[in-house]
Amino acid sequence: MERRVAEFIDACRRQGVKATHQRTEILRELVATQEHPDAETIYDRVRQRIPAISLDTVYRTLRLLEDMGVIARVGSMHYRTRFDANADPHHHFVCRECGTIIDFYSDVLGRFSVPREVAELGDVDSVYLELRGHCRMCQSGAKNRKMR
Amino acid sequence: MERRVAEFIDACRRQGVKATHQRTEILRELVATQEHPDAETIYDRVRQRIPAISLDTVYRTLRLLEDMGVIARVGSMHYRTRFDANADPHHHFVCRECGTIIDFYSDVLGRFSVPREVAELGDVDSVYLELRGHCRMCQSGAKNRKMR
DNA sequence: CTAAGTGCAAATTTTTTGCTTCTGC
DNA sequence: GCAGAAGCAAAAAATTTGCACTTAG
Repeated sequence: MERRVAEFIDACRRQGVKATHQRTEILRELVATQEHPDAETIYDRVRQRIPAISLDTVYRTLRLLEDMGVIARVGSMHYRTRFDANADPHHHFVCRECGTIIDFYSDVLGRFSVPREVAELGDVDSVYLELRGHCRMCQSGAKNRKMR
Repeated sequence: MERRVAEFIDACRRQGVKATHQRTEILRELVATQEHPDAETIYDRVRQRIPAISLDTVYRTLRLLEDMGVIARVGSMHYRTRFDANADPHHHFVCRECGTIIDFYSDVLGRFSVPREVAELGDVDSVYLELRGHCRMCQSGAKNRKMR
């Protein structure tokens, strides 16, 4: 735990970013739990120790920590909900740059056997797989509208 | 395309749901594209043919179609953004009922080789894998707060 | 004919931003 | 001391809801 905080303070120094009380406490809160909380939950908890902290500081800090690679955001890459006429099980390739989503089929699904450690957590009824990268269009420098 | 619409109308009949003009047009729009559009995009397109349609009808219809299993929502299962202190590559098990997210490691990542058809789409730099199901707690009927 | 669905406007929910004051380095 | 950060309030963005009117079956 304190190792993570120390590493963060170090990274701040290197990157010329301020390691404020708020930031270290937010990180502490996240490191302290296994729960994958949302911003509001972190806010509620940190507020017990820093009553004057504001929710937007929590949002800003989470984004900073994410950008620094200290924490991660759980979930898929798009903000707005997007829909697929294809309701059959399949996977997606998502371009980080233009947001294009492309369906693909693969036997990963069928071949995939749930690891024992996961089987102990619960019953798995479906698998969501998203490959992320850059599509050919974006690689070739084509300027397509960002579909985000 | 028309097969999909016919199937939908049929499903409506069976389920006692009205197959309205708005609904069939929204479905047509989604079936017609490979783009995985968001609600607003579908709204803009359908509006060209049904100028008086409202955005909330689009949202309601998309939810209906999803519930009927006619279309699918792309992305992970949670609405609010959730954060993970663990920034190393790993996977998640998500309980459909209580929303609990549990980290796990598996060699799926390392072993995973991008299918040729995907390699042609672009360069993949990361893999997001989410297993969905029901956790032990929820299976045993324990009432835990929905973390959503 | 009547329950279900639509449109409208307004509300909610989640996240972001502009600006002033404050503080780590 | 000063650039970067926090707090506040307000806005923005995405999605949902209440209600009166309309329409599919």
